[in-house]
Amino acid sequence: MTTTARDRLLDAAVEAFAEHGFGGTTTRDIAARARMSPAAVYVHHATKEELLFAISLRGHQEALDVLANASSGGGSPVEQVASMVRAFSEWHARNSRIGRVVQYEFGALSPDHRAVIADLRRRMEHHMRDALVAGVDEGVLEVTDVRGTARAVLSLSVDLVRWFEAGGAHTAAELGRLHADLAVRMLRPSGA
Amino acid sequence: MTTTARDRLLDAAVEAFAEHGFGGTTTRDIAARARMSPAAVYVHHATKEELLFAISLRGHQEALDVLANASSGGGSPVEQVASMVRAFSEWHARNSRIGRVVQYEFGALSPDHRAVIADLRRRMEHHMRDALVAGVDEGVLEVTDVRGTARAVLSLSVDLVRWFEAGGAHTAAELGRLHADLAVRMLRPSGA
DNA sequence: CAAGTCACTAAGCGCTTGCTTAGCATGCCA
DNA sequence: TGGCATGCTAAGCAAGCGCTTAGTGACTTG
Repeated sequence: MTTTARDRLLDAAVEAFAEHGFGGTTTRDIAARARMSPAAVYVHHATKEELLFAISLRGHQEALDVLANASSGGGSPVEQVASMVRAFSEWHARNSRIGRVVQYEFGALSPDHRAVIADLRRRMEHHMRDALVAGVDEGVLEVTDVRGTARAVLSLSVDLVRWFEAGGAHTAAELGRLHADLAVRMLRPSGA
Repeated sequence: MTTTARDRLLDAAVEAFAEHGFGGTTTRDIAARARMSPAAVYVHHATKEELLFAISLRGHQEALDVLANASSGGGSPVEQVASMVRAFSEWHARNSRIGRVVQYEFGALSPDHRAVIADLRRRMEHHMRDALVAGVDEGVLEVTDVRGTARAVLSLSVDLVRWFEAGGAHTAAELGRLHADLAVRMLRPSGA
């Protein structure tokens, strides 16, 4: 299998970038974690930045898929938002190292790569905004600032990559349920 | 004034760390931003990591003060939580570069320094938890998972350092009000 | 079975890194 | 006036950096 070595390299880079940041990670560290020589990195990726881009692209696509799948699951806008937040938080908890690279190393990408990723991020935000607007139109959600509120709801999920540890006080599933519940309470009409 | 040069150095380091991360920042870059020679950095700070610690310590202390002042302002637990979130988000927006260094470069600190900062972080979380518990005791807040919910509420403020830009769609004050409102709605008893 | 492809390594090139050293101008106190 | 602390710089050292080069063994193909 050729993919095995390549994947081992990607996994090693995720761990290294999550631990030391892109700038603080050496290609030698990545190679050592993947049990390879420093030159092996360049067999599969032209530069260190391209390695980051490969990780960031896959991470963003996965996260976007999670959001898209959850929003297309049917049900009322309230249920839709709840399942989006639950799935998004669960994904970020289960993939907290990838999530950290995805969320914090955006600025280390080249301008071209940054543009690609920025587009995926915009689509994530729009997914959430669309759900909020649908809820407002049906009268089941109360949101005055759609843009700011969509960001705030997504923040619940995103911020957990900063501190989440497997084996800690919460499981990924627990955080998904908690955040989904909090999000719904945030958005429900106050008079109901 | 002797402090001027030292402060210029600290400001330069905040900008550099926020832009490139601790590992991706060179001491030469910091010196150039402060309009000094590379060696001048070491007149005021023994190592690059001590510079980071000075920034991180001051940032955490300021953020903790903001939270402590807001929570001691009197009023019901609901008002207390609202003013804590408003002040915390406003501070993170107004000081988003410092906030980014404070929140994302924790792992770059030495173990000793990390312990000092970890204590300040614990105290921030406890401030929020105490307010939640007080509200639950009085029956004006409904919180089942105090620890997870306190973190979630603080996440609203913390996560904005990732994307906030002065001159963008929201002012710092607007975000403070928005987040305070969302937090209160998150915590209010559902049957009320 | 020769020729070529593939995944990989040992060695190292040129440059940058964090940090040090030696020295210089300024201001202050005896 | 002399001695010494302070705040800074020019130059540079050893180590480490991203990445390249030349080559090796295992496998695939005509």
